[in-house]
Amino acid sequence: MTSEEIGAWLNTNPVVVRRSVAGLREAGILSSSRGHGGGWTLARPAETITLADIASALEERLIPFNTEPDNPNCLVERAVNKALDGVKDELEQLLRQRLADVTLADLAVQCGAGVSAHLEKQRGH
Amino acid sequence: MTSEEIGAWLNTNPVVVRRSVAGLREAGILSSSRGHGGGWTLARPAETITLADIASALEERLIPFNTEPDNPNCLVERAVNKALDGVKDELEQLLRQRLADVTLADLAVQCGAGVSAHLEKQRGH
DNA sequence: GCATATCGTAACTATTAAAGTTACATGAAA
DNA sequence: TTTCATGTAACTTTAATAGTTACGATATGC
Repeated sequence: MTSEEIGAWLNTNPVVVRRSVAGLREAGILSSSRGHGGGWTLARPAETITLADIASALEERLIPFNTEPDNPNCLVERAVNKALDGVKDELEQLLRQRLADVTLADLAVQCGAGVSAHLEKQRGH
Repeated sequence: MTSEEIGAWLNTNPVVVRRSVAGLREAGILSSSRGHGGGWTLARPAETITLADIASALEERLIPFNTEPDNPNCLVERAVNKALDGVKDELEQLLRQRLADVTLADLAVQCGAGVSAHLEKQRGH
């Protein structure tokens, strides 16, 4: 699909789409090609792409804790961070495991026949 | 402490402080009093106030998932939400357990002698 | 080669949520 | 009755994000 098509699909702008998925290209999840007939495709099979891969590529902060202190001199902040530091790691590890269990192919199955057909068409090409 | 003092402590505005902690008052964690000599105090002993209590009172979204779909017709969104619905619950439960283990008294100990002294003074009063 | 189509990206504007501010009413204490 | 504090509404400022415009680079088809 082109950025234009994706943008129409998501009710947003082609440039916003390109910006948003730039990280996925850099991570080798999507590949893009310019010029006539260009656009976006999966860079590897949907079975090999997990939500964990995508989250890593987009550098989303999965758990809303910042362990790095705003004010290193603040005793309260330091106490809270110390108390929660291990918790953050524990949560991130659990979440990453769960995200790693879901592939794009799984989601495509969930989406039903329509998307499956689209994937088959792409693979054939 | 007064909102003014807390604001100075946090480098912010007294009104912002009042707005921020309004939920803690409504939840019975802090109590405020007006007029001369007024200000904010703990509404109950620091040993009985956990970070989970505070998180609940402030209605912070602890896990950054919204299970409610932006567009209920979107097959992709529905598939992702279905795949992640249980994970959100799992993470929230784990986090809440961990937060429930940390009391303000624990943090005060961490903060060292200075804050401990302050608490003792308040309790005596 | 040239027209067309597409991404990449810089630069700008628009939108929105949060923080900050001002003002004033309410209430409590000296 | 004066002073000091919260409670809250209304407004302004700030910062992050989204959206837009413009244009260069590049690939395809004629």
